[in-house]
Amino acid sequence: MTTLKDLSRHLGLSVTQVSRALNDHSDVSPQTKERVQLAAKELNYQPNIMARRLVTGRSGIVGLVYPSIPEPSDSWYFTQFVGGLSAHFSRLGRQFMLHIADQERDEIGTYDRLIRSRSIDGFIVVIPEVADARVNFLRDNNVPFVLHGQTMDVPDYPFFDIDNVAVGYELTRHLVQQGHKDIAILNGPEKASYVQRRFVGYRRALAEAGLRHRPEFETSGEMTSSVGLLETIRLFQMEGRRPTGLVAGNMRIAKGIFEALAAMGLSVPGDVTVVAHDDMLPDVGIGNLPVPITTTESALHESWGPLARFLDATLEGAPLDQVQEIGKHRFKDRSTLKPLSIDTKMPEGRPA
Amino acid sequence: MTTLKDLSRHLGLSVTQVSRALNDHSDVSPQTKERVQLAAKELNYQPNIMARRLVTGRSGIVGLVYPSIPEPSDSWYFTQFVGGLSAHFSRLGRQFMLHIADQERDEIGTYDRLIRSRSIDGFIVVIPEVADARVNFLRDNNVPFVLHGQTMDVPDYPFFDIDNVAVGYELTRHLVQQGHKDIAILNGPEKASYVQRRFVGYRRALAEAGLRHRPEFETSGEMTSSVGLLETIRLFQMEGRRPTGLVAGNMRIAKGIFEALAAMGLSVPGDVTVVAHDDMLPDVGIGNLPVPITTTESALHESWGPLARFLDATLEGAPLDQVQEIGKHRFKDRSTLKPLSIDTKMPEGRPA
DNA sequence: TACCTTTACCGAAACGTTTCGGATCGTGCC
DNA sequence: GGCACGATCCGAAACGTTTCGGTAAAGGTA
Repeated sequence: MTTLKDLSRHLGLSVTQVSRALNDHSDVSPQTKERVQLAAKELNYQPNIMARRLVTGRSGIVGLVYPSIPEPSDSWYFTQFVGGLSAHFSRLGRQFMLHIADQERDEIGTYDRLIRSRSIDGFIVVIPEVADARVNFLRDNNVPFVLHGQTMDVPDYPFFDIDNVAVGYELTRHLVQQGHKDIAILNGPEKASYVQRRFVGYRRALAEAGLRHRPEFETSGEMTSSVGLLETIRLFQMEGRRPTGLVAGNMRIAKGIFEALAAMGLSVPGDVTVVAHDDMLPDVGIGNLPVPITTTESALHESWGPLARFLDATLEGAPLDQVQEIGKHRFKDRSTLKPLSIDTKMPEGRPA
Repeated sequence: MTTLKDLSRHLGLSVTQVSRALNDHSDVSPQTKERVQLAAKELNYQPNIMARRLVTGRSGIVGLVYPSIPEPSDSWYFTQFVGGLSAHFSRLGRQFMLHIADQERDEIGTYDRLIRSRSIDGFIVVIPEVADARVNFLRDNNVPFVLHGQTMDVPDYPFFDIDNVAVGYELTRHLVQQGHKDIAILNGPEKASYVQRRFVGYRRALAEAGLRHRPEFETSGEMTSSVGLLETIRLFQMEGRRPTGLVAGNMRIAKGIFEALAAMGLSVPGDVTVVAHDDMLPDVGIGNLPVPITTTESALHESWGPLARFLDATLEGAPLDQVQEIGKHRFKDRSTLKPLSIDTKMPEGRPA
């Protein structure tokens, strides 16, 4: 294995100059730089990362801690973000370490060990909770990180998010404008920050229209079609008024809603109007629903690029305003579309 | 951050002794060991991994190179192995690095860079091809690795695999024993080693029964239900004899087969008998088929533990015979089961 | 007493890089 | 001629650990 010393001998230069030449420092002549680069390529020189890390005190590695072995139902999401982030970091010349926390140890403990052994320069943190312990811990310890989403307070850290208040607001307002008075929302996990933000938007749209806010019309749960199905049935079997408009947290929930409504003999959009947020995950899309519905649309896979870039930039010392962004989402009004007569179900794989 | 030097000052010992005490070397007295351990805990000492790695020349990191961003259809498999491996390595105290190769650079080049920058001590290699370039490269360069599967030649490297020849053989023989003369096999990607091994078993069972081997009854392709569907239709629209028994490479292909047969108005097991290998992935199981079928069964998620252990052991210098294993699979004869009258389709997520 | 072995310890080198502080040399300016 | 200055370069220290070779004291043996 060639080292800097080998190169310096071979070139008749000092180790110092070779190092500076390779790192493109200012006080080395252009000719020397070129000579060195050439020799480095010729001798197939690869810097010993460990040595570099020891002296710079940084590992070059970024990481993500996932709390447990992913549930099968999280498979799409997990593949998306692990694949996406890993690929983007490879492209940026960084190494991406995935750490699945032991169920034994607590998650914060895992962060703590990774930080104190100096294995990881910075983290990607996903699915923030309303008051997120990881965010607080990393911030308190001055560890660089980028959040996919935001906590509920003013974000004083790098993040990439979409405007989830607007998502809740726009979907609800669309139902209001169609004349619905009783609108329920089937949201995601209660603790998740994006869920609470969508609740905020939902309530704002109701208040703006002078409609009464009924807490029992707000539901939370896993983002699966089975939960969507069960919650829909619960909503329609409750005492009191029944909703005529439903806001679904994602397309899986929407799918469950459709199954429940079909089972109860209710038609869409005759009896009930359904709207949803669409993350554009590949498992359930508009084409998998029996009727097209109005959605807010924002591809999850468009987050990984910004997240990787922001973490990289943060580690390079970029100021905060360059590493915070609210991504755009699109509002897709499909309220005038008629249901298609043919089955547009997609096969789950790419065709041969 | 406390260092060895801090500890040695604090204890009135040399850095050498402190290091040896913490690493449980022989020439340090039990009392001193205890004192040192205690002080280390008290001062919250964490060894600087980079320094250790620099001097030992090893990174402690194991890695896996995936050729591209995973296709949505590979999502289950990808989640399984990334989640499983990562969790197992965390438990073994090793760090797991996922590297998704840029489409630009070739895969071998990625391995080369990772090795020469000494970032990674050993690799997990998945989905080996018949003559696998990665295996040859790693072996030639004396880089520790463990293969999930085997190449076609005698394996002189650590691996964990199931007996895919037996899988092909047992499934085919089962059809033979039921009296089928025309048996086709819908297998996975042609280059994959496990696919060729199953072909071998298939041919062996045919030969043993004195049945003619028809090359046109062997098909290869992606392991998706759409490919299963298309290939089945192709098989039944060919000139010449039609198969009455079908061996499916996995449960997705089996699902596609069922769709095709239903579309062609053929009944199972009346007109055609279907058998399959079941990796026990969570997306398609026996319950998702209209009729129970006979399978060879072997849970993919049981591979990650052995693979992680074997790589760890290999890095610790274990001899070859301790890091090679053919996992057990089970033969599930369901040929006498009647189809269930109720729909046993499972929801895709865990219930709330 | 003289010698050897065992036990417990230590100093210093080594790993390969970055970087601090300084050295050298030619050039232009007064 | 003297001086300052920019452009290049270099030696040596530093990062924190492991490990090689050696040493001193204690104990055993002849």
